[in-house]
Amino acid sequence: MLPLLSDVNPSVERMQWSVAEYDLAATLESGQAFRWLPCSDGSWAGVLDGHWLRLYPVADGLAAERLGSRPSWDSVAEYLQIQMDYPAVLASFPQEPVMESAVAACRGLRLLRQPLWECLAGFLCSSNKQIIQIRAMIAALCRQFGDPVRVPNSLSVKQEVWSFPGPERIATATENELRACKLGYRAPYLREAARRVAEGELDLEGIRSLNLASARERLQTLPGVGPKVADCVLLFAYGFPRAFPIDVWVARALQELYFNPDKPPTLKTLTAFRDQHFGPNAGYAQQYLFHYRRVSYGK
DNA sequence: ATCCAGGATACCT
DNA sequence: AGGTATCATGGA
Repeated sequence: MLPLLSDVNPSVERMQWSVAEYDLAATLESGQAFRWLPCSDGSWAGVLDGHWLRLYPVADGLAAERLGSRPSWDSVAEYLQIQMDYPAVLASFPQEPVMESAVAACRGLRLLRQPLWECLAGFLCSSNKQIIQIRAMIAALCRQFGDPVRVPNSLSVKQEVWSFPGPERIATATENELRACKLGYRAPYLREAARRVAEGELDLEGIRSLNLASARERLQTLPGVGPKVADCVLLFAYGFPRAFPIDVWVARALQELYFNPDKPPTLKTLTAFRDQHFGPNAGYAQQYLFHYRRVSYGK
């Protein structure tokens, strides 16, 4: 039986959402996701659920284009967190000059809700790396182990696109193959983490129902996953609103804005402060501090 | 060349 | 418990 023409050559479908205060560029560039590529027309091209997707900022919100019927528009809206109550999150921040300045500097910055494994693997590779290098590592992993993703025939610049490889695929890669993707000492960590997820030793979906402390504990049983990486996954993929990764930039921001700028506080001090100061949406506040420190007076 | 990067780990006091 | 060397790679 011949396949339907629409399956062989699916057409581009478009959807639009009305949403206020959504800075798509800041959101996709702010170091929470590593796979979005900027296009010359201001849109962003990427892959969701194994399928090509393009995102546009438009006058009163966001628009998206897909090829055929996937990814589902529901999954796109979930990924972008279009329905979340953004003003309520900002209102929950501490009423203080620091957070007011941070929000003023990057209003419209949002948190995504990413697929679990992709987010975990990405941040497992992120340790002691610059964002630009993390992007390169992830791109190499997808090119080596992902499946080819169909893109519209109409694309002027034919770009090759691959899906993000699942844990089953990463687990069967050799350590040297992973090192060839510039993972360095992270290669055996990622391979072992993939194996444990693929074989069901760690149930990523099951972590959704845990409280924050238990979820941290479970993720940190994986090699290469410590407190910072775990909180990135818990915030950017699971959506735990109080997860609050402290990396070098956030530590710098906390020190300069809340502590003695000349004497670095211990990580324990920063952790205690984080847990009592930023309220029910501390993770969101963290993303503002991170971006604020990087764009306004960082290097 | 030297320092550092969305850190984690093993190994020390 | 709390500091420190080390890890692989490449940007600034």
